[in-house]
Amino acid sequence: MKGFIFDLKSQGEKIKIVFKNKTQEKTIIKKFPPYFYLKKYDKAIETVPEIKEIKKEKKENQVLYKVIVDNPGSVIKLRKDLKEFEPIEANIPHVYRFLIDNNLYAMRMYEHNEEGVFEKVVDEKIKLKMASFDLEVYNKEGIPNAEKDAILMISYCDEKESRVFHWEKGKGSEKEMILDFLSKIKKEKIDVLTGYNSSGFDLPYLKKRCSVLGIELDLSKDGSPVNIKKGAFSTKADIFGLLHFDSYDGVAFLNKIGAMNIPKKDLESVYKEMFGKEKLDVEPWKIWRMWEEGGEELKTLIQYNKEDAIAAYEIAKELLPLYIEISKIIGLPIYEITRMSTSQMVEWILIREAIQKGMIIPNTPSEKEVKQRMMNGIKGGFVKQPEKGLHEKIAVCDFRSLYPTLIIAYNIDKTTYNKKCDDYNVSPKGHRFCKKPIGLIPKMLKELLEKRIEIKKQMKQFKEGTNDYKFFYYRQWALKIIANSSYGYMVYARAKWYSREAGESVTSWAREKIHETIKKAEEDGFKVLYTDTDSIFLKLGDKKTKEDVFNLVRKINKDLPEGMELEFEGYFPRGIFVSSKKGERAVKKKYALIREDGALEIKGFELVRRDWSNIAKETQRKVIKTILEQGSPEKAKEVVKKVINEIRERKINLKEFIIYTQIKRKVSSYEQQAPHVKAAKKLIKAGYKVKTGNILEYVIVQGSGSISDRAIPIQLIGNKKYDADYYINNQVLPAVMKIIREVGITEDELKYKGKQQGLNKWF
DNA sequence: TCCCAACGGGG
DNA sequence: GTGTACGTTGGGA
Repeated sequence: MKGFIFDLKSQGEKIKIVFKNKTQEKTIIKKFPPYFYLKKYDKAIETVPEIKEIKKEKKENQVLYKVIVDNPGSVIKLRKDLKEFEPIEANIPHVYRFLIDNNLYAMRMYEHNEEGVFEKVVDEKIKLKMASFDLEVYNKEGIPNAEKDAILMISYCDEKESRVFHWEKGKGSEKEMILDFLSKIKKEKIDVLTGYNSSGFDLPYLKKRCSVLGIELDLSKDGSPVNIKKGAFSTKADIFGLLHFDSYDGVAFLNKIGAMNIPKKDLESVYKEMFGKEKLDVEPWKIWRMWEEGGEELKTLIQYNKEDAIAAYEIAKELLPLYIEISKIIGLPIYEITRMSTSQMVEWILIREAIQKGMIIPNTPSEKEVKQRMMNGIKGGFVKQPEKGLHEKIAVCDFRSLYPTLIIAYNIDKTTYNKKCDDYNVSPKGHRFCKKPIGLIPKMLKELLEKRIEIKKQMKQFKEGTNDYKFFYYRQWALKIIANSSYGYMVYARAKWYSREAGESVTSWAREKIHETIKKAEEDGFKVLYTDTDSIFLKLGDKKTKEDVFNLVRKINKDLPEGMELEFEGYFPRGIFVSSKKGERAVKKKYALIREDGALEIKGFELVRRDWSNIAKETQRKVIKTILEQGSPEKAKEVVKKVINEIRERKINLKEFIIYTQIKRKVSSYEQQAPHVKAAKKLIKAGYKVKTGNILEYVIVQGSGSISDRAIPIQLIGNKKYDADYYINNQVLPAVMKIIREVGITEDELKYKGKQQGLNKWF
């Protein structure tokens, strides 16, 4: 049968594999006894009951003792019990070890022949059937409690249909609804189940409700339960043989690697950002009431539930192909990939590479070592203070994959650092790296980048937007993501092949290159506005043209080592830069640019937190847009003045002044009397219940006392008036001053109505 | 400047 | 899992 390894798990001495293709699926069991190594040996070890066999083996000219045991759990036990014999390679999960030792890659195509051997075959597109779901639950008391709060509705969406399972008081029941939903999932034979934050909420909640109601939540391929793992920062849910892919994880991942820039990652914002479409939004604290009220309210809730599943499905559809490609590169199942940082991805590639070379896999550092590494920071890229203010005619150039190309060009790696050799490079930091043999990370990078060039060539044979094009697009993207993570890996505190020397050499060479670039640009008569690590912003003025920039780029590229390249990134008619020096080193990246087609690129200004009022966020956005589109600080001034005036004259809806803050613990246990804490106390005094997790909505009102004293919950607002001065001075002005200070406008100019005359022109 | 608390997604 | 943990920001001291 031809297919791919979709999922696998460890069972004692065996590995259970789900092997499938478009139409068929089978479970394969392989014997693979767990093992690890000891550096030292003593006869007494032979009597340890968990040990089945001990074999001598040579690795890197060292004699090692391979200890084969009865099950994976014994490895954990023995690596502690036998600590004095120096265990190594004793923390590689059993299924990973199975794949790596057998040179098998999950998600790649194999022919599983009659002898039970996996033979490589030509790679093919993998198609998986996916469905999404979303729950709405009863939440009268704030954060819903799965022990008692029922699921009210479950939406389902796949390629062909979307629908909502629901019940009402006196019509159907929660139990029937869940059973209907589960039988739908079974019937459709889906491979991938998705949702939005379904790891953190929907799946754990569904599991709990099933156990409360006495329903078996049977979604896996082998009867094993949905496995919920609660972590300190996130909860993960997995199902054997059915891939659970949380589209929120995907979005968070893309944000982290900089492939997306969505500061607020709730479903509505993400959906709008990705597809440009609005979806219905319902404020969560209204859900229980809408359900109880029935009628039109209930209909709205059902529609919301339905749209959530559709949105989650569409997002997952965009991201899953990327994960499939990453999975093929790393060779581990998608499920594992979705939970990994890019550093961990790099590490698994290196482990494969090292094992093939017969190297010993270094142990992961101790927590003490990790802390030490973290405290000992590495100097990063060079940032030239921006010339603050508004500028016109800006050209931006950047080095293509600067860090990866440096790592290859100078063979920067832990394994090439300070070794004996005749031919080497010395970094500006003074560290020596041998030119040969090629290091682990440089080798990985070379292969990834070469592969990417080849894939991009193939991609260009197809029309953009076609399925063939997309297939290659995702593949080259996956290669790029991993290549770009190589520097991060070197300086990742938990890395097995961590190297401070390698890391600081990469950044020192990078600083050298950007300094050389600045020098050449200035020699050519360009004004350098700003540089950051690998990019340079040039002001063209009246004398320079785009053509001059192209010439400069060509000139610089002639002198760069092989593989390195400066590229023209874009032309921007206008931009605002803010210099915010933090200490001597770090400069926060804050700028806003407008492209020729009117698209805005904003970095570092975003006010996305819910503890800023709408009026502040909205005004800031308007100001940036006005300055960039019209190029006039005066126009921006008008915008702010108008808003301030409207606040003073109370022309703006109270809603715009609400500040949202979540109560994260018991109200009585707060030490600091922050505004939201005081507001919560007022609510309690008035007879309301305030539970952990509730989001408080409050407004700062006129009166005496501290800001906290004047934080009034929206429920108790009555006819109290918002404090115009507070919103002007502590919300709107701080938000907009970040920007317009740089174009020469002072706070006073905005704040006061000014002297008697001449003002009316603003209003 | 340092340190701590809050925040994130979901209802 | 061959387990136990993030990264950033704002405000107050």
